[in-house]
Amino acid sequence: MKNYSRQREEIIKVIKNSYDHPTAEDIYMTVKAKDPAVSRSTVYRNLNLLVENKLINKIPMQIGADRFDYIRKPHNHAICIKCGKIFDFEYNFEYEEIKKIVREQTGIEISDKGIALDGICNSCKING
Amino acid sequence: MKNYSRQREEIIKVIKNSYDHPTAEDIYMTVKAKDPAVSRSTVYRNLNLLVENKLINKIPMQIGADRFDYIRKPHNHAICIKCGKIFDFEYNFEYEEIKKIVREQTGIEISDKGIALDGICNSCKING
DNA sequence: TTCCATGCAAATCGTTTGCATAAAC
DNA sequence: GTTTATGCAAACGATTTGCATGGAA
Repeated sequence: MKNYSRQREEIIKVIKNSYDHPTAEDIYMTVKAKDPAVSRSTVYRNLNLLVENKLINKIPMQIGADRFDYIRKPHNHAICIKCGKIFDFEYNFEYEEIKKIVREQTGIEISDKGIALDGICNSCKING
Repeated sequence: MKNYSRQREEIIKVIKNSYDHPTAEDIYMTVKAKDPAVSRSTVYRNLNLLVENKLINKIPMQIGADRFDYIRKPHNHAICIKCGKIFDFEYNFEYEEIKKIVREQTGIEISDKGIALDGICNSCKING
């Protein structure tokens, strides 16, 4: 992120104002509404840049495109594997203990941005 | 999974004998070694079928292709977001409590197959 | 003999890349 | 003026699909 760009500014603003874990395409569409000349590759390139710079998180999905989440305070996600809907939830995991255990057992240094769990949401349970 | 097929049998056997979270392509290659006529689509179709029937888990990845894991006893994963390596680890999460809280807050019924955390592995930390 | 699974190739989806142009510094 | 970011279109990797054929019940 060496040079400023109008497009990146707008992309950041859009994610910052999104609380629904949008896909790259969602973000592209919203940015495009304001700046019709913007290109998909600019959006993708900037999303990667913002992930690298830890301004946003990328949420890998079992279904459909990856989602993005502006980094505010750490929180957890519950993801429906049928429809891909993502819900935030609050729970106090024993972070320091978990980090230590994972480090000792695997050598992985886990990020402290929250934990993602998956399952089936209510409407998918009802509608089959 | 209505009808038996020789190919599916072999695919299941391959995953059952894999402890390294293979991709669909990995599985395809291993099956192909035994049955050179097998096709990629058969592998993909059967992997989806096996996921639906809860014989295997699909592990969504931030990087590269999805991974698959034969369902044995529940265990947790620590995933490196740089290189995609997956490690198993042991930790006693408060499953029943977490399930209840997630259900109450989000309506999602989480699966009890284990929890996946991501971070950076040792060699990626060292090699930049 | 009916239905389901396969193999093949083409299609699709999500994302990345090469290249020429435009904007930032 | 040099570097970095953009827009476009083409390329790419992973996965799905349509269709004709072969195998299971």
